[in-house]
Amino acid sequence: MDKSHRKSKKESIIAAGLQVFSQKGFHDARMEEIAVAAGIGKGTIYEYFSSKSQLFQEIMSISINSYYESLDIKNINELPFKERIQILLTGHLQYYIENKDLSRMVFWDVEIMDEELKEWSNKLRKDKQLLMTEIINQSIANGEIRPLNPRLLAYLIMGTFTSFWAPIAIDAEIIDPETTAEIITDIILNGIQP
Amino acid sequence: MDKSHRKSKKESIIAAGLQVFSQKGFHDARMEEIAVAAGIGKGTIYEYFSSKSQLFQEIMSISINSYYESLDIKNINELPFKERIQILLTGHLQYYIENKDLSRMVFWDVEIMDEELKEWSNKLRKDKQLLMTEIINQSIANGEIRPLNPRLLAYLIMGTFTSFWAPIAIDAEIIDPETTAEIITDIILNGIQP
Amino acid sequence: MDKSHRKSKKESIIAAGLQVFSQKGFHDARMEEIAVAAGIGKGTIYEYFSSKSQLFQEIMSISINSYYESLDIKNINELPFKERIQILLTGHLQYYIENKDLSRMVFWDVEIMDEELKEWSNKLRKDKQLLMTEIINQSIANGEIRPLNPRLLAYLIMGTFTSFWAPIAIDAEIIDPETTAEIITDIILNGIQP
Amino acid sequence: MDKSHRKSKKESIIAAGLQVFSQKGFHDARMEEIAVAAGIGKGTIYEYFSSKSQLFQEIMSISINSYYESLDIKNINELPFKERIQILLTGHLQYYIENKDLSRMVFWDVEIMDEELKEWSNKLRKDKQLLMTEIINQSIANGEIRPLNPRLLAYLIMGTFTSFWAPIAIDAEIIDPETTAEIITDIILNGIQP
DNA sequence: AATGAATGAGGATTCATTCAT
DNA sequence: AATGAATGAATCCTCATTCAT
Repeated sequence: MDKSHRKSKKESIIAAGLQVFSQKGFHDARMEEIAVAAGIGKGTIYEYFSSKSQLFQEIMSISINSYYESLDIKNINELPFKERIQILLTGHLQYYIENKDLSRMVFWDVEIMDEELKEWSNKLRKDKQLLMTEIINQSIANGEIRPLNPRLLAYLIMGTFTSFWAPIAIDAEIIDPETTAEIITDIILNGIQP
Repeated sequence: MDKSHRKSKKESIIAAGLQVFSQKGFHDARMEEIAVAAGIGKGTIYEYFSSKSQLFQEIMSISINSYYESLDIKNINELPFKERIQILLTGHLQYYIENKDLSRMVFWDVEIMDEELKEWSNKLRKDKQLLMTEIINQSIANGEIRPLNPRLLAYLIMGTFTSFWAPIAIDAEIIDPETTAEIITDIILNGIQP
Repeated sequence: MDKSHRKSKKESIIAAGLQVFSQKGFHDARMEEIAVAAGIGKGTIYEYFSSKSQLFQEIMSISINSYYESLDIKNINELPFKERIQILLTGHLQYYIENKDLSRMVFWDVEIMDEELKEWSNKLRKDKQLLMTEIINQSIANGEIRPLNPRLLAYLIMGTFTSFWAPIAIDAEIIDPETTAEIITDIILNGIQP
Repeated sequence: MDKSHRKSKKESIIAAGLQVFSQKGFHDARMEEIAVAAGIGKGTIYEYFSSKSQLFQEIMSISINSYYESLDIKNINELPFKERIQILLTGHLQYYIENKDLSRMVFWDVEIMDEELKEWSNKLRKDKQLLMTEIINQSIANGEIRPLNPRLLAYLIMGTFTSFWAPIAIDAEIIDPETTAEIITDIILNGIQP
């Protein structure tokens, strides 16, 4: 029997956990429910994960990595600032659309249990922040954008990114990532003055 | 027994709940702990609130109202767009600074229990969104700002507002609300092109 | 309502625990069963004891103390050796008869959980051993008994004490403590030679 | 596959069980741990033993038999009483010294699971008791020892035997079986009067 | 009105045992 | 015969809620 054709048991637990955790949140998710969703017995989860906490942590880790991978920012550095923002935002919106439930956990679940996971999550946020700040600094140096507080601009850009989650994931608003990214980038670049 | 006594008891429960909920989150907060923090017996909470959920909901409601009141947006409508944004953002940042723990609950806790509360919270968000959209529409009509998708601009502005929470509440960054709001408003108005 | 007339709740839990633990042993005893035996709810036990382990430990402690108190060895020091042994053995046998289930826990349950409790139980055993050794040393000094290894004599005497548990508690042998103690003491004093 | 291979596998399970059971006691011993100690798979134990209980029982049976065999009481009947007691006690002490962990199980673990095993263990105890009583009766008949309650003397002797377990197995006291047996026998024979 | 002792539903986790390979 | 992945019954413990005082 070809195992590769069937989801490995660990993978199906992760998939089930992803679904249940992102729908119910960490506390209201029941291990039993995850097991049922994975089509396995309760005890089997503990063959692959030592605890509910650890399962959640691993799922978070995978999810966040999947987000970064989805951005696919290989040679983004060579592009002009405008393109960069546009590409990043497009990817971000795409990710929201494709991972409605998941993205809640990834971008909004602050009430995480483990101190360790909390720190890790904060570090990730700061890293993202730093990356954006760097991009901005480069572009200021390039003369692409006018001199301004890079940290504050980074907040503006990343806050804008984040703000799309609720309309997409909760209100099920239909958004075209490409067009939306274009418009937002235009506003950021040119402002809103007539 | 006069009413002021009774009122103060309910208020002290709310104050205690505010403190405990915002520090530990809904799930990790214990009714006992809230009672102790309020200096009353466990059972007494149930004289004033029918359940943990309802207590949380009421506290959320109060907190969000306190936020709106803190913005003090009475005659904001008569001001030019720039001032409006600046005032709103200043107030918002001020609120973060003065209510670090609380603001997490108010702006970030999505993992709320009751379906009812969830809907209410979503409605609030949409109202805010709508309010901002309206302001934008007015200002476009006024000619204060150029014609652009008001919904997307609203996302940009409100996302920017929200993005300051983590640095202030988690990273304890020191931010001057006034100056910060000025810079951000300038970017929104004029863009970042050289 | 006069509380003193009713067993305090804690006492009834201890009594119930005593019964269940001594019948089933620590591992096979169920908290629920103890609660039922105490005529209370499961959760109530945890109002008085932090865990199953701690409940067991406290019961052991009480039981062993009750044994020592039952011996009532106040002014035993002034009696001749023969009387002392006889009185101690009589008391010991009496205790077995009156506390069949309990005595198993007190004298035989080696498979105890907590390292702490184990150490405490071992210390008690050694103390008993020491006490007996001292009595023997005194009596040798008195010339009441001939010079011999006091440690080994202590083992003999205390082993003899212990050996009555199984016949009394398990086989339900009927034994008259007074007469039995007399006979045993006679053997110890005079030996078995014709 | 020859039988010697199979036999060695069963033996290695027994050896592993012996080790784990005597170190941790029945309840805290894990089948997995026994399997690992035996160098085999968990499931394999069930090829040779129907359950944890049955494995324990078989190990107990073997252990107790090994104890009796270790006493090597072939033609002990022809010896005088003094020698018999001395030889039995020497062997007993020797067994304690050589089987510190095991002897706990064999002589002290009352908290056994199966009713069946409990009965078997009790029967063994009574048999030992009876054997000793018989020896005593013979010796009284012989005129080797004076007439006295044989049952009580048996308790004294066997209790003395048992009392050495704790000092040897727990306190790691160093004891010379031969000398110790001699002294104890002397006390039993001649008493402790000056 | 206020209390806190009592409750028991609910849930994470363990581990002996099974069974497909 | 040997295995170990899978299972789910069993159990401790928590904590929101109740209610007698």
